[in-house]
Amino acid sequence: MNEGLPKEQRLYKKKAIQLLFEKGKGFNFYPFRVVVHAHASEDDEPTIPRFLVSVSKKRFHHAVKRNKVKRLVREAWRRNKSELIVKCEEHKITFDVALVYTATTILPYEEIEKKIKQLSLRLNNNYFLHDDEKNNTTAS
RNA sequence: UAAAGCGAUUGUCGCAGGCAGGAGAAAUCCUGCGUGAGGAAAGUCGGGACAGCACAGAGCACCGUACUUCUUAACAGGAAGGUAUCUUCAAGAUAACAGCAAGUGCCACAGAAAAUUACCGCUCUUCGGAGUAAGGGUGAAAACGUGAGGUAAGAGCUCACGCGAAGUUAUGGUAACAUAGUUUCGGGGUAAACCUUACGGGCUGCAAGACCAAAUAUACCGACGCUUGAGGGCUGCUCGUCCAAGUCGGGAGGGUAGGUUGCUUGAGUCUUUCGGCAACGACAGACCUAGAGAAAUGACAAUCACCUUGGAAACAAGGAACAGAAUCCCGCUUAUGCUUUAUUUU
RNA sequence: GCCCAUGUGGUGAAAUUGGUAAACACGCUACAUUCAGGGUGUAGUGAGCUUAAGCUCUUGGAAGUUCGAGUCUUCUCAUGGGCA
Repeated sequence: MNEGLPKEQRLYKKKAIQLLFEKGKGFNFYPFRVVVHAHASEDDEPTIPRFLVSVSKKRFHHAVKRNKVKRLVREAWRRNKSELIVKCEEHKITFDVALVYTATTILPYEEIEKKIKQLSLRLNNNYFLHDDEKNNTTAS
């Protein structure tokens, strides 16, 4: 039930993506650069994490390899995001995440999944542990 | 050389279309069934279909093609044949293969001279000059080759044989052309130089185009014009034709960048028979086989199959190329590992 | 997806109709000047072999046309740009 990745949990609108990269905060977390923009949901926005993968054409010249990486990352995210969904609904937050793949080799699936698990733990700690303060800042 | 294939099954989870059923006012959601990358999907190099440009008209410019016949919707594609060159013991390979003998241009350096030539030389001489192109060296390229006659010396100047070119006749062939005869001739290269000849091409491309929804805001400067006509009508120019009261340029400023359609049934795929040397064509039957949109076609596990190495075997370890549809077809080109089949040569 | 443009020393760039490839500027190296550095001046500077002289290779790459290609033609690689 929690392991699907329907369209509403993906980030695909030009405007939303532009907003994420303008206002979001970025940090490096090998093999990704992560950009996060968490904010209180408005009327038309769903209270769920929304997600985006990007693989640079400069790092992987061939489309086959880019697709491979995106599929692996998407798979790992799909399996490990269930906790974030619960948290978002609790706190009524829209949580936009972009993962930009920065490594120059294709890592095996096990390693990517391990990293994604660590990442989701870190996001949890940063954004939902002290939820009261965070809500105040993001709302402003 | 030609053709075909690119794993299979099961389980768990996931994505995108389609069909059927159900829920709902609708958006949409749920359940079930079945479908989901390639031979090159690539490069975007040819050619179409389709769409828009009021009409799609004429001429020039520009671009393309270039042995013949056939084939195809069309092509710079394909088939069969001709010619030339190259190569092998052999099957074969390659060709931008019309025209410098229509005109113009160019041919560095060297050389007398790079195309109506003359330095040395040779011959004659009235010593002013005249006639020559045998011999010489230069260069990528130097005025048909060999022999004989001829002459003052020489020269296709003449003759014999040979080589090449153009025309023409006969025979064979649909034709390119081949073979034989005959007439005239001997003019270096370059057309991937301008060009000539023949034939062909309107331009722009699905981000084309159509519809729905949402949103607005104009002011300033310069130029031209308001029927004696500026400007525009997607092609560089001219003509023709149509529209026409505002248009064009500049730097500011404001708004939207959502959805539906085009969108996959088509020069379609497979099979039998027939015609044709072949490419290909014709009739009949069967089948439906991706359609995304920040962009699906996946991940993990197990078993089997394939390849390599080790091994007698069981088995063990490792490996699996090039590469990812985006309006759709037909070609070409380039990148590619392995397996299978057929044919040919040794 | 569709349509275009550009590739020359380490860098930015020249090269007239095809005729000795690298003018010019920057940079770099050596020497002189200075106690030292900077600045200035002089000389050199594509790569390989070599003491030098010299030879060979080189215009993104591979072929072709031509006596001869940076220039003309074809294929290919890389980089950059435009579109509603």
